[in-house]
Amino acid sequence: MLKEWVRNQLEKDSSRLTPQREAVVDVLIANADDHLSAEDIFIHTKKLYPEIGLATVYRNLELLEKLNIIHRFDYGDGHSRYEIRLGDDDEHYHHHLICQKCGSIGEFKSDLLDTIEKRIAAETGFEVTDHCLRFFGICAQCREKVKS
Amino acid sequence: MLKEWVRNQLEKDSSRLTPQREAVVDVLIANADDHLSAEDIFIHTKKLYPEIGLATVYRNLELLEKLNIIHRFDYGDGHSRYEIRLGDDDEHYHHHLICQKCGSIGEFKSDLLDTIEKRIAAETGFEVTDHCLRFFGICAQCREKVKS
DNA sequence: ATGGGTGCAAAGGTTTTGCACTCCG
DNA sequence: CGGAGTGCAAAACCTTTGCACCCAT
Repeated sequence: MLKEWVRNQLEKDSSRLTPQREAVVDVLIANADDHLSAEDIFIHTKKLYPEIGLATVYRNLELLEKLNIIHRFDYGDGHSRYEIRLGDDDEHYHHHLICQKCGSIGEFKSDLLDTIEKRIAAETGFEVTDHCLRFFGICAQCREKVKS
Repeated sequence: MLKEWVRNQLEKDSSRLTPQREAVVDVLIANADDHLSAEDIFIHTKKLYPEIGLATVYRNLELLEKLNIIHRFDYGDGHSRYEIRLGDDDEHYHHHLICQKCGSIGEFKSDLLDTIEKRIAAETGFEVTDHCLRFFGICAQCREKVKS
């Protein structure tokens, strides 16, 4: 189970799964598809653990990121967003579709980048360990609205 | 010539190529391959025009971005970076190789993404207008150093 | 005189840090 | 006890805004 895995990862680092930490993890699991910001996570977590402070949320997100439990990314809109890592390998192949009209974030899976990464290594000597691919455009819903 | 094109773009927007603005553009042209941050640009521009203020640099970068003269991107390291647009279409196909050891930013050209973008449109209805692809890893120089 | 442009200082928003305190092993 | 974890407030950080002033047309 996902939470057991999280607990194990924490224990390996001699960190505990405190109530606050658990609340943050619960929020991340419950919103696994939603790309929450730190503020969003703070607000949600407050429902489960009202006394929690924003700094604690940030410190826990930092720790969870360090332990590779969550993934953090930036859209250049001023704040980071966080997503729990589910399948590991899967992670590497899932990209984001960011709608410039409504701001929604969809996903798309593809392993086509493997080809590029091999070419980069062969042609430039740069060893790729990770990537970040985001597509910008108009989502299906917004395109529908424009038509009507 | 590049600067004439810039001047034209500005005039179309009824904006002037002021000395400050020109200094910023000169810096961007001289460092076309360097992915400078706003602060970097400010420091460089000060050499050409010592009285310039940081706010002016930001305002000009904002304007230049609006007019599609420069491209702005975020590496999630806390600050934006800027790059002058040279070949337009070329732009779409050039990606960044970010070294996690030394922080250097290389480039790699590839149009392989066209295939993915067509599949996205076909499979999800999301219309892609732009993308951002960054690779993280270890650059050739740093790999060389580790060996020795 | 009118609108664009500027410098400075102040404000803005997100994230980090310092510090005293608590809790569990 | 000792290290990990916490809440609060203050600080840090990059970026934007307000405002008075300047310059060219």
